[in-house]
Amino acid sequence: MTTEEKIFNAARTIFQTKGFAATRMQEIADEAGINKAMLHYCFKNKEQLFEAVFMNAFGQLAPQINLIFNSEDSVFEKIQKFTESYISFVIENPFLPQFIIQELNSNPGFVQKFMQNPNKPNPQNLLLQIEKEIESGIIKPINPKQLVLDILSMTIFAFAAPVMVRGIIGLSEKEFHTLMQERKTHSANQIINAIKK
Amino acid sequence: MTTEEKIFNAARTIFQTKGFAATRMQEIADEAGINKAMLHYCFKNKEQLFEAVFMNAFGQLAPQINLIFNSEDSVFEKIQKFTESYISFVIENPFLPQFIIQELNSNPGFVQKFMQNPNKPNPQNLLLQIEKEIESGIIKPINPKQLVLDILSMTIFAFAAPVMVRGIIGLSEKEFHTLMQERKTHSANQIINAIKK
DNA sequence: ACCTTTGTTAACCATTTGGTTAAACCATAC
DNA sequence: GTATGGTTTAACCAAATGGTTAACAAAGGT
Repeated sequence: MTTEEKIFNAARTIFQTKGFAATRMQEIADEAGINKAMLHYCFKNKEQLFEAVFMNAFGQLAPQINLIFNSEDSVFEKIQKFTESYISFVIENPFLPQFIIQELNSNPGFVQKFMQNPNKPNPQNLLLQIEKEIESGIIKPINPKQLVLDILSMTIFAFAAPVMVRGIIGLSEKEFHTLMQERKTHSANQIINAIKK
Repeated sequence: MTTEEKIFNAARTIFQTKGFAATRMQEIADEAGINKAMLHYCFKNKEQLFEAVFMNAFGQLAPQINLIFNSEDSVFEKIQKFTESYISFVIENPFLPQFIIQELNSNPGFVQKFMQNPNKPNPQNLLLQIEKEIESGIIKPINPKQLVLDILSMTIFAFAAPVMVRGIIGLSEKEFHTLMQERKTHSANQIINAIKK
């Protein structure tokens, strides 16, 4: 592993758990097992190091979302595939959703970069497809944007607010994990049951 | 307005938009229009000032959740009342959910205080009630904890990740607001449609 | 009037923090 | 071997930051 990779991995660990503002460059250096000056030798400054981490995280999540949104499947199949693959992925990368959401909420500068990113999840096709399936009587008449928001909510929320969810429902780490495994199919079933005629 | 109130309001504004780590005491003093020393005259330090703001925010949200969770209504009625009153409330206080979630995620110290708070949302009664209504054939057989998580997800997510939601679906501030108004009834309808026999 | 308590401020302080510098290290090419 | 280039470090620096101090003003009680 190159020094740059060591730094990047250390930065990802710290940034994702603490956020940009609470992260100290010294802490990243310690985690990477190198001198603080090396950080600035490999990455210009804190902002740029953070941006590398953020864009990498974002780049992992976004493409697989679009892949499903823009496939040839029916809406029902898309919902099933999305919940299945998204939840599977974030179980392996549990800090990603809260990291992206938190920094997007608190760092207006990143919003622009997010909006301009060509990989940004784009539900345009899905929205049109939902309208069509409503017209052809497959789906109950609802606001397509609400449905897209339902899909995002049902899959992402538990990973955006894990501490709150575990605290309210009363779950150990293991129980939470089990609930998330079950959630891959549960959330798709719920959404489809709600909209199918 | 007393000086303490001025400080508290200023602190709430800054903390809720920037989070604990990114907030500067000087900024709070400026916003309150007073000297920085006054902060420490009225509140011991940054942590205690933050805790006052956090607990106040939490204390506004939690009781109304429990009120509904523990009423005499049926599960369907509870779902309708919860989405209606929760979304109405957070439309007026849009920073509350992301603030509480973010700090709960990143500040392990607050998790304990959250867990011990007597007002903590407690879905125990609701979970038992869901089981009963499943047995009596009103609700389809599902994991009651999944249903509670569904309710929380459908109502809270959009307010926990507003920037992301607006960015992905492509909504102006006004359109987002309209979607949230509609969501009071939409999310309840979706959940109930999914579980009713 | 005089003293005590409370509220408020400017100036100050110690520490932390992101970032820099100049020297040392070390592999490779000559 | 030693010159050369990138790599790594200890020491350092200026600015920012949370917090303190001592003086001052306002209000209240006697």
